[in-house]
Amino acid sequence: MPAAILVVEDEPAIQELLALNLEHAGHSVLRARDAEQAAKLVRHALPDLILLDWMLPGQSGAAFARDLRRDERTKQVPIIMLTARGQEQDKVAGLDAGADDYVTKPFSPRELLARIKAVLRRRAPQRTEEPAEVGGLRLDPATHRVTADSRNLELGPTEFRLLHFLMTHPERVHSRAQLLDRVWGDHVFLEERTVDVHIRRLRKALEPTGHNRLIETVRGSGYRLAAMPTSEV
Amino acid sequence: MPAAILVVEDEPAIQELLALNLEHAGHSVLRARDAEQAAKLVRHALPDLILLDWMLPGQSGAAFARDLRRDERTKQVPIIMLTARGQEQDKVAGLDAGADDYVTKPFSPRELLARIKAVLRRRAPQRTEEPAEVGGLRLDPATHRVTADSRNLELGPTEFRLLHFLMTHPERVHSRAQLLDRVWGDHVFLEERTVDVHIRRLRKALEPTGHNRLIETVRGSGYRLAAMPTSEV
DNA sequence: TGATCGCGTGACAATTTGGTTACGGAATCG
DNA sequence: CGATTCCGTAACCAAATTGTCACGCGATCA
Repeated sequence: MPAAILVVEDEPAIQELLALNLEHAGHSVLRARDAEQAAKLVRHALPDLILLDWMLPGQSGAAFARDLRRDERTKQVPIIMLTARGQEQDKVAGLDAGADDYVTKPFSPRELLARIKAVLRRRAPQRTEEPAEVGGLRLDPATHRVTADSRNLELGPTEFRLLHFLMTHPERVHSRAQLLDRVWGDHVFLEERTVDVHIRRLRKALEPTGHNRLIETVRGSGYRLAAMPTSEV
Repeated sequence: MPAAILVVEDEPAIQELLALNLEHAGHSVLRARDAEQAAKLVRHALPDLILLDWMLPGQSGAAFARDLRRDERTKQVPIIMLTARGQEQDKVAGLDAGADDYVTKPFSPRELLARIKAVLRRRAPQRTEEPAEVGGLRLDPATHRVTADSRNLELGPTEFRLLHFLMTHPERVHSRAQLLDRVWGDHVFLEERTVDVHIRRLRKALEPTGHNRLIETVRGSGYRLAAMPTSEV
């Protein structure tokens, strides 16, 4: 599983070594030389994982880690600390500061990659999301099931995500651009009409349950999931 | 979370130090001076975790770890290795041999306890020895038997554990990565497709009993064991 | 009223994803 | 040790999914 990894390391040679190893394993790498640079990058785009040198010029790695943990948006990003060999207190302090793991320098590429993989996996299932319920519909992320009056619906992955988003933000008009951002991810470049097609597919899937009319079109603006469908006439 | 921890360490002073720390943290401690003693203890009663010195008289810690990983019953018991400071290859070899983590001597009690806690937390919910029953299926960990309507199923070790995990976590979608973690152990590095093949083998084994369709594919997400198979559309 | 615009709809080709089989190697069993 | 089972991976195939388009219809507006 390729991931976006931010490497925060002031020593150019080590940074390069890290980047090479990570890229060779298929990850994409962002680099920063100090906490300040790193903070800027993080603000711009959340990485999947941060490799953080303990000894940094300026703000220390530990302080930076603490900052990250304090910020609501970066709270969840796993951190692996790089410490000098045998700095025992550092390790403890690092774990205290919120690091998920640490690797000692000089590091073995294999171990580094192993730990990265382990941390990423451990993080993955942590989002325990609650089932959503709107109208007669029920969607459970954990079981990945959608039921309408005890009837089971079959949805493709995208339709599932789309419906999930709508159900967690009901009664509100979402533009096509917003939906592309929130459901597909803000890095994709797709035609806005694509949304129409998926809305159509969703409606079609809902149809046999009688819960169509749930997704309403707001002409000129976008779509909305109505908790209580507008009665006709 | 008090746990039963087996400490394998030949140096009496260190063993004592470890035991004191662990007991002070509420764990119960079993002690062994070498691999042979340890093997005997493990056979008698499975510990929740093994603290294993790398340098042991007689059989080395690495060899012992490998043995543990080979044995079906001890395969899942997490191992934390104790290595001398700075023995970098040892660490890698230890992880290869199946260790879940390592701690370098001299160790900080705080770090040790933190790592133990982390490893235990990762492993926690999979410790049931109760027979599981889902659909018409029954799986008994004690007798290592799987029966479907009084028909007996022949499963390989991996398929058995896979089915066991699914049956103890039914209705929930598990990604391939999650399954690798929970069924194989998070120290292994396998292709995700491997899961597919084992799922296939499981389904095949289930087939003659009529209890196929029990394991459902959730496209784009993973697999799920359905308590009540989805009625056809 | 004619021109546009917005959206529903069905079709399509390309891409993903999962199912299935085959195979070599390791481990296990007689 | 031979035979056999078990396992992980690669390769190939079938099916599902996806993003786009073209077409048509009703609404909107000048």
